[in-house]
Amino acid sequence: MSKGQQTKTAILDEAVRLASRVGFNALTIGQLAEATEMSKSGLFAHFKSKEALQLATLDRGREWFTGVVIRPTLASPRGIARVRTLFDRWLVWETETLPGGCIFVTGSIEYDDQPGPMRDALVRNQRDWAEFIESVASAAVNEGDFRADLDLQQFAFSLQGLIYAYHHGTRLLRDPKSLEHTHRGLELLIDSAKA
Amino acid sequence: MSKGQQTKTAILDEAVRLASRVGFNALTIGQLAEATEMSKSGLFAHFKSKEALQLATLDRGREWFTGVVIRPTLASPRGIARVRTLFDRWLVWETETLPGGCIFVTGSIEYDDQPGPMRDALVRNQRDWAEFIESVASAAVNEGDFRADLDLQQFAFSLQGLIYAYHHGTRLLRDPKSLEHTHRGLELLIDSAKA
DNA sequence: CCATTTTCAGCACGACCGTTCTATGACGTC
DNA sequence: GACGTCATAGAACGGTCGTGCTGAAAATGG
Repeated sequence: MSKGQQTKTAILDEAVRLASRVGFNALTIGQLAEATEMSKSGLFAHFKSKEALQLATLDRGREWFTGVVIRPTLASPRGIARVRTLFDRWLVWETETLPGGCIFVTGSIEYDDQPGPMRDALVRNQRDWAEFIESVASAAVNEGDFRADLDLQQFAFSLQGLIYAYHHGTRLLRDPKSLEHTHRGLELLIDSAKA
Repeated sequence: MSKGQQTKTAILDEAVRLASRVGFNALTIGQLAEATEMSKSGLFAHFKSKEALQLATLDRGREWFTGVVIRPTLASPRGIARVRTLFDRWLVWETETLPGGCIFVTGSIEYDDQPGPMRDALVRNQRDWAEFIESVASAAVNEGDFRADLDLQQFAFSLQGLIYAYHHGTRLLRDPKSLEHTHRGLELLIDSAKA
């Protein structure tokens, strides 16, 4: 990897951390330059615009997410076990990987009413994520763990709700019972999907 | 009501609408002045700081919320009916009242990692909201509609998840099935709480 | 109807924003 | 070892941010 790519990746890693705390718009080039101990113009040269930086940050976040959540999930045995792994890995992603929690939660709310490339990228991301959840649930159906007439989209929708509720409970309210509530919510969801 | 209070309220009404679309930080004094056809300094004189403006906007939003959600809910007969009314009124609040959806959803994510008066106010707000949900569920327990050993906090947590999932589904993904998924999610939640 | 307070616009400020231009040093290639 | 590409810094730009100061117009109350 060339020197340029190396520093660019280092910048983006820091950008992902920063964005998780303050969001993508408050992710300022000046602050990011300070955090990476670079000059504003030196950093800026790697991206030709702020929007490109934001998009690259989102993409770098996606790479992290793949490593922390997607791959471990796929390495888990199909069926209910994999559903549980998916959720457990997401909890790791939310609580241990980034200082400010899931950047997709943050970004989704930030751009849900603001048209543009960032919104488009987030929509693609979240659609992929929903489809991934559905595919994991679908495998559980094929394994006979979940009932055959399970509405996969409904399942993904409810699981996404749990994700948001956990973010809300831990990040904003700092409610120590959030984890317990989330797990009970997942069990209720799984029970309702069982064969 | 004095002239000052009158324009102040008009400013805040516009601020609530603006904040629902772009958030509380992107709620700029310049843009708000333009939207209300006032000068920046003239508008600013009503609030002594931007933070005071943000807090006042949040409070004005709370007033709207009380009128759209809280009061109609309390006017509904105790029990499951009131639980359904609570949710239906929230859907009205989310989809019809403001152009960018619930400002508490937006604000909660925006400030969940940023200490200060805004965060404190949002936490208070959301705790009150959670307690309100619990009180409505508690009434349903007393009416005999919900089982006596229902975990009220767990119920409020799950319902809050549905709220976020609906916001996510309609605002970001623009998924036309969101409403249906939300209703099915509510029914599942209600069924699991029944006596 | 006048005196006083309130309401608001105009202007200016320093800070920071994203962005551009220019210069300089490091690097890979022959 | 010279050369050209690449990586970065420095300075400066126009713009917008939040925030004060000043004065005029408007509302208020006796």
